[in-house]
Amino acid sequence: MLQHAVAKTLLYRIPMYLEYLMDIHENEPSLSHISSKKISTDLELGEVQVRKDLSRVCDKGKPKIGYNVLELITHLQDYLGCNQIQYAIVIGVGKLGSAIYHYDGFKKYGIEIVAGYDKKENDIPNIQFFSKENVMKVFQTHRIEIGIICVPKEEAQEVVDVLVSLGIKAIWNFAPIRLKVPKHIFVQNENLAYSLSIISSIINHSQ
Amino acid sequence: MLQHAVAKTLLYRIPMYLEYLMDIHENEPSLSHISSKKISTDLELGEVQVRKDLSRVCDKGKPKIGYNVLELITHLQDYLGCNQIQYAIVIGVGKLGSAIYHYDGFKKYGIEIVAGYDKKENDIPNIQFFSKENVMKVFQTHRIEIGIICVPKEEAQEVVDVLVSLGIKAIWNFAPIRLKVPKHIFVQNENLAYSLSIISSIINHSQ
DNA sequence: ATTGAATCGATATAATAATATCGATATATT
DNA sequence: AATATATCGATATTATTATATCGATTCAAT
Repeated sequence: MLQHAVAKTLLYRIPMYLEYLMDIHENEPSLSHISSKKISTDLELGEVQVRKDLSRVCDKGKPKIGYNVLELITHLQDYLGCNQIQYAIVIGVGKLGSAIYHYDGFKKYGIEIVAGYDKKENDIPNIQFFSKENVMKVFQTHRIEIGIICVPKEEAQEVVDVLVSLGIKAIWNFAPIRLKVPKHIFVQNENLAYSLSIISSIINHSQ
Repeated sequence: MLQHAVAKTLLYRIPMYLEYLMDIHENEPSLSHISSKKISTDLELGEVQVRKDLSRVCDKGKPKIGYNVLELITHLQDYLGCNQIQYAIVIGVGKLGSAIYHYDGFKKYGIEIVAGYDKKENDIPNIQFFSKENVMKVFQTHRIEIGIICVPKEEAQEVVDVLVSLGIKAIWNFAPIRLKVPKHIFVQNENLAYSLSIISSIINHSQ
């Protein structure tokens, strides 16, 4: 996994701040500045934590005034790299892959899914047959950095090997399996069954 | 949110251990016992952490031998409550909701999705029109504990209010919005755009 | 039986993350 | 101009989580 000096937990809150502030900007445009107190109340975080987090991305808070909403949005976007477009491809366009492929919430974060591949024939437009040759073509026209794996777990490693050989930087893995990749490639596992089972066990343990 | 004395981070590793051990059991049935060393190597965790985690769910490790695979699986399943079936419903059966609704990986964890609702007409079988009256019916025949929210963010709060009024215990929220619920209801937010943006920013920061 | 190796559990230490405290500063009010 | 108040940033403290160390236990080999 790539090393990054950024606190992991902070990284998970950044998109939350950004989404929240964009909402504020849209729905309460009169509010040009915002205090850490208000943010912390609305997002149910500690007030100090909010200030500390924001100080990592932006040092423009003023006493008695708070933070400039638009400035904050810009800094958060810069931090996340929303302005440099990053290209992704989806492998496996079954139900879940198709949902990801068509999801339009990624653009806001500067991420564009430029191609989808599958081994099976299907009726989704613009989906190509998965083969190294076909995937290579899109690598030649776009700087693909993220591969999104939505194939069954039996096929996942094989697909990932192809992407690695083509120079992928990061993998977003929905297959419930631990992928083997070189150390410099970042893998984020997203196992929906895990998430739901955690919810379920929390209900169990609270009874 | 409900309090639960369980370490949060441990809870996130439990399904991982379980999945891993079930794989071992299936593919290497000759391996009746397993050491913390092997588990930690395969799952890329600390050896001590594995022992500590496992000691929370099972105290049957033997020096020189390791843990009995089947015993461990049983304990992990008990811990997660896989054996008591919990019922869930999905609200919003667009692309993502439909993927969740049809996903068959939940059964293994004792979770069964028994109904799906939407406001729009659609061609997915067994999906009902979302209204308090219709949802109430399923609450009368099943002990529904988990509501899975896959509607657009504008409709999410309204849907959740209905579920809360019917006595839901937990919400798995895919809508990119912070839901307002009574304190005793557990909400797990699952924002796919956040996840992808985090991956993207990790790539950014490592360059 | 004795010794050695593997592995466990428990305790101690270190690393990370969250929260509390407090002086400093910018505006509003008198 | 002086004072009060909101709010910030920095530093200190506490809580949580992960890792290292070490004695104890179990089996295998001599």
